[in-house]
Amino acid sequence: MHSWFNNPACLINYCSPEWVEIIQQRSITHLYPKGQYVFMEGSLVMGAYFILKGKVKVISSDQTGKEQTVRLANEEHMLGHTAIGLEKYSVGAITLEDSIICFIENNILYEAFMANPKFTFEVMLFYSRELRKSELRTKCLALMNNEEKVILGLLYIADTYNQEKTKNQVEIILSRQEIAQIIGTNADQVSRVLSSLKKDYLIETRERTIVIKNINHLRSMLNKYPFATGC
Amino acid sequence: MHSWFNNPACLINYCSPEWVEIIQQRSITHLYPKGQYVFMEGSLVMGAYFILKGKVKVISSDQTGKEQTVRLANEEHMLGHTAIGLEKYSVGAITLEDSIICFIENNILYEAFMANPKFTFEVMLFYSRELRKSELRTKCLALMNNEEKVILGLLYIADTYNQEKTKNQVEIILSRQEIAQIIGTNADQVSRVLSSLKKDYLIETRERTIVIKNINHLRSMLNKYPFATGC
DNA sequence: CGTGCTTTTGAATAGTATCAAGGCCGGTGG
DNA sequence: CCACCGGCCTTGATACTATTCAAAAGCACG
Repeated sequence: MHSWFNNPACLINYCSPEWVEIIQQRSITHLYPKGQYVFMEGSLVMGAYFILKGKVKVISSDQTGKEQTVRLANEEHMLGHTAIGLEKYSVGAITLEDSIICFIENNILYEAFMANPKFTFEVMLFYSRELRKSELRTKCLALMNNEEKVILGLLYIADTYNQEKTKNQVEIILSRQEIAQIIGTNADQVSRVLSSLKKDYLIETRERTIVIKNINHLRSMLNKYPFATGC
Repeated sequence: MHSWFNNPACLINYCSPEWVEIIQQRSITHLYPKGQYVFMEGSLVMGAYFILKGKVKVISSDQTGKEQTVRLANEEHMLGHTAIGLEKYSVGAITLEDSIICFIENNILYEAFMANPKFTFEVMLFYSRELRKSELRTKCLALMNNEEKVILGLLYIADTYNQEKTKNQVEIILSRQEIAQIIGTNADQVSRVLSSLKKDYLIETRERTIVIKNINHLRSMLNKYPFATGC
């Protein structure tokens, strides 16, 4: 198996070696600086994006401009894919740090799908995982109170963006408002809950960086919701 | 293209005629009476289900037994698919009316995927649509107040289960509690909102059947959320 | 004609969102 | 070097919304 731009987790690696070659030649890879749009809500769908390196948030805004983050994406993800078969993107994507992202046009992607059943199958599995996560998230947000939501959000961020999954201590660099948009509340509420967690010595805040001291203890605070694992 | 058990919308029809034949021979089709489990949360994953006829709700319950409906499924849907690659179902499925459902074992399904790229592709598109809908739902439920959520729920039910999409009047047979579980609140709140809508002559209730008199007017009440269409 | 379930509605309670003021920090320019 | 500015964070007070509980009415069923 080829390793696409040194990212073995990239789904494109499920294509045959010849097709990996074809896609490498016929795709466009860009460096997107932190905070930049990869694609915007409402713009025309031309293809799909594969994250080779970096972190991205998938957002959706209402008329008043209020943003809701519907998903966090890392190196194992593809983007813009929920729009396949649609004319316009129903969501937008913004980088959370400098990211290298590969763009593939729809017709090339379609040819690759038809020629590589395993690739298509793995993309389908990726979808199914994301759908399950999304459904569980919907359920969690419906049942939880604010404190529980914030904890869920911290765990979600840590799970998506923490390299060393076994560590009990994790740093989070998102702002209060970005966290609020993930869990569907506002920055004030997040701040309150974080203050409360600080009093219990479960987290520390150092210059806007949130340090989770004991991630396992946070997890145990949600064990009323056994399904929350993997949201 | 073959028509699988007189359901042209069934995704299996994207397989080659030979494979439709193979699947028909090697799958199991059952009639599930109303209110019966198709599969239960936590049970072992053996394969996937295709709805040939009927309506199903996909649910997920917490420790206290409180149920949350994560998705409504009709004749165009497959079920149990979000569990592909997992050991146990993260959700359960219950019929909302008498339904004919076809079960296909994992290994046969996998063979079919490898042999029929178009089938795999269409299943992938199905996933992508459901994921987009799920993400939009998450966003809606995060931003809306109770009245708006109830309206969204009514429209969601109407869109999923109403045959004649062009009609302005739709009947809904679900109970208050079932509606509440779809939008993440309780039966009391649904009842309040329905009473309020009745006062405005937007709906009628006849023996527990909710009759939407003017679905377009209900839609317009959510046009603060343009993305709500297709939740 | 009861019995049990769902629906409806009011009142009390709990929880959440909003607003506003002040603090902290980094960056900019005098 | 210091004063100022703007952004983000924190926290209290307040208003609002949603949840819960309870009671009564309506309907379905045997």
